[in-house]
Amino acid sequence: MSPRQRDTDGNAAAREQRRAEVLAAAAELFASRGYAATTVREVAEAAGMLGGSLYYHFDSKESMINEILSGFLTEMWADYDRVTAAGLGPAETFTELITSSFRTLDAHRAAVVIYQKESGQLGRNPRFSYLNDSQRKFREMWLKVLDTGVKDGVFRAELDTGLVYRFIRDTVWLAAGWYRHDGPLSAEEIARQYIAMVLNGILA
Amino acid sequence: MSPRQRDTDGNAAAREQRRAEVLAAAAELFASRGYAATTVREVAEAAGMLGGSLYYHFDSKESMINEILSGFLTEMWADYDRVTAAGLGPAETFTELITSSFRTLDAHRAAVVIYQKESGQLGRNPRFSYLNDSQRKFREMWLKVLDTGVKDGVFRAELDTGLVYRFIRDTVWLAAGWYRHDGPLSAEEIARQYIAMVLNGILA
Amino acid sequence: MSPRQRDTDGNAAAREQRRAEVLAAAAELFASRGYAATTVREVAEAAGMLGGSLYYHFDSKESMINEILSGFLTEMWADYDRVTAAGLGPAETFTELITSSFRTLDAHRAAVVIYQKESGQLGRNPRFSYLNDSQRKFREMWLKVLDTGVKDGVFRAELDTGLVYRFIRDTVWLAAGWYRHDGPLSAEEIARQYIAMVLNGILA
Amino acid sequence: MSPRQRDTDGNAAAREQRRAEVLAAAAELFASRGYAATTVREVAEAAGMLGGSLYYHFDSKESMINEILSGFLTEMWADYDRVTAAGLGPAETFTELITSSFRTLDAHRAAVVIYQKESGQLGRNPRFSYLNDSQRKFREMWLKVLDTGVKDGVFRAELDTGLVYRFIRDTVWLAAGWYRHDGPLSAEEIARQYIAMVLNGILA
DNA sequence: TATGAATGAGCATTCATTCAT
DNA sequence: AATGAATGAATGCTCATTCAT
Repeated sequence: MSPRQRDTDGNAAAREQRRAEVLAAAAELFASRGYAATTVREVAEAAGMLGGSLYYHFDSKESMINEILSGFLTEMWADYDRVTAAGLGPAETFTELITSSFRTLDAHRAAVVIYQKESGQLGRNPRFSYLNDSQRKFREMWLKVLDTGVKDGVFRAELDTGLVYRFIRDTVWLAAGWYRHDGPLSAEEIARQYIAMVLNGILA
Repeated sequence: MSPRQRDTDGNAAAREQRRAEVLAAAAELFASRGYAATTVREVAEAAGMLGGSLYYHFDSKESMINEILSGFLTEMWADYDRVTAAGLGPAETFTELITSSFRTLDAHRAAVVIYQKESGQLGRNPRFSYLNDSQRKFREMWLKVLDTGVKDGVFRAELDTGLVYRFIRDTVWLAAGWYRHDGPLSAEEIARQYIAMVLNGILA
Repeated sequence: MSPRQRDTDGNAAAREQRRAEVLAAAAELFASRGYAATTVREVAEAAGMLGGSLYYHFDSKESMINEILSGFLTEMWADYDRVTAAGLGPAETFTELITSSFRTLDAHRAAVVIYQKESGQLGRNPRFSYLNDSQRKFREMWLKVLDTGVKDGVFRAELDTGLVYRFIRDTVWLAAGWYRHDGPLSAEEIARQYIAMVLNGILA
Repeated sequence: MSPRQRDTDGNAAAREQRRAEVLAAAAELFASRGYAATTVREVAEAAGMLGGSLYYHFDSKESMINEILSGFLTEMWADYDRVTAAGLGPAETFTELITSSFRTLDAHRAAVVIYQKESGQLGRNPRFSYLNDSQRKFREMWLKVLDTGVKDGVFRAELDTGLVYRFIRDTVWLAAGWYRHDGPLSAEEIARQYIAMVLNGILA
């Protein structure tokens, strides 16, 4: 590796890190104030620069939230896919998917909040159609687990699986609103309680 | 009643109705696009008038959302208070409160969505401090039900009631996101399924 | 005079009086808040009607101030013309013109305030060119008095009559800002003090 | 001084100058059209920019007039205070205060016009309470001079000093309406004539 | 005569974005 | 990399004016 090359790498790495810092600041603000209510100047200030400077790193405000959300979804699905590929039974899969969700929440709290708050609005924008795709895939994943569970007699027969799916979809991320990585309850503990509550409610 | 009087009443009623129409249009838009992202011109157009005309009926955009939310909360609490005053046991109170919530949701779908989406942001504004008061009262109401249930041995002893409260708080309104008055599932049916799922999860 | 005719007259008189009431209310508001800062609704409310009703009596807000100012100027000039036609000497004419001014101020306080505050702005509007004409005539009137006085040796020879004219023009109406018809100082008394002060200052 | 430092200074100075240019343009327009009747777009255009750009330099239209007026009053009072602290007799103090006023007028013509036109309206706004304070201080200053002069027998005994004060208050700035720095009459010359006229009128 | 709902142009202000430095 | 002055479209809101009743 030539010095020239090493230098370029150093710059590229520094640049990448600055981007990450800005993105983290943006995610925190988008999560707490909402995307529309957050100004790019606020993001810039939180990242220690001026408004105009942001545009050296990012094309637009939209690019920032796009990067935040797509990064989060990529990791989330990597984890979900690992679970569903494991060939477990319905109850175990249920448990593992919920646990995976809380693991993701722990690693991407701000992104989860943004995802929850802004998905509906952003999904109408073609650029963010992957949000709708993700929703669809999420629905298929859960319906498969739930329907299999009902068919196998593991879950209660009279269950409206469409309703249960919606219930899970709407509740699984809700802890993001108040969860703190260094709070009194660990993500695992919350997952355990969630599972105890909901799984008991649907088991045959 | 003199004709003069009847005339006055007719005008007052017509005016009140126009206000209600505008408010309904505003609620629908605030719910689907978010308060900040909805322009007063959009509200006006939905109500069949021009932007400036809105201000004949309302002081400000803020006044509109204020009227929407305070009206909704007033009705919601009238219903909740009726339930808690009935002196039922924990499980029955649980059931009735959930049922009441879905009844409210049925009558005020848009307001519920707005309440959920915008409470956090609006609550920082002194004018909307009643939103925080409502949250507090909601918390006390549920903790009382849950703690009593645990003490009486009706609910599982190992329940973290603070966590369950948060879960209920965040969950009870979520159906607002997809519920339709004229949809396949009635509010009562959804409430029933919801109760079956969660109540089973927490019963001893 | 037929009853029909009398009736019409009665209506016409009532109508004229309502106009006068509105105009008085408008003058008071224009004087205290400024023409631009006064809304037609405020004028209407002060006259005991609603905004739209004003337009039964007047074409526009501009028409109101026009009527206020032209009425005032007509009376003012009738009085001034009487003085200058009397053939008095410079000092007596000076005294009488000042006295006339304060008499006018007493009768048209609000109009005087408006005239002072708004002339400059309104004068640019062709509709109000008579304001500029009045200014010009006022200037000629005073320069004639002052120049004659200097020529006759009644006023100090080194007087810059252009400057004195401007001084009088700018000061003669100033009491309008604080004068009250029922205040401790009568218009005559104020005129006397004004004359004592300024006439002493310019007499030879 | 390092290049870095010099550069910073240069930017700060350039920025300060741009602000001053905008402020001068605003003052000229506020003076000639009135504060309320002047739009920020007009100010911006006069300063060679677009409406929105003004807000890079100033918080609001109100901030602009605030800066104009408070700057003017600060300088005015520095000059007045110097005069009153000199311990001169009533007639000399009178002369010096009038001269100071015309000096101020020469330096701040537009601000003086604005002060005169808008003080009454703005004074009701708490942010501009200093305008009322200034009025009060001005009154006390002049009454002290006049009352002392009457007591010492320098001014005429029958003088209504309250009336004379009002006259001076309303009069001293009136030349602002027509004074031009490059006009035929210098500020000193106008002050001299003004003093000759009014001082002669009040001397014993 | 008067009402009151509605109009629509105009206003101060905000903010994502650009660009010369 | 970052600055900071400027842009310009869009926003909430005001207000003189209109008009059917």
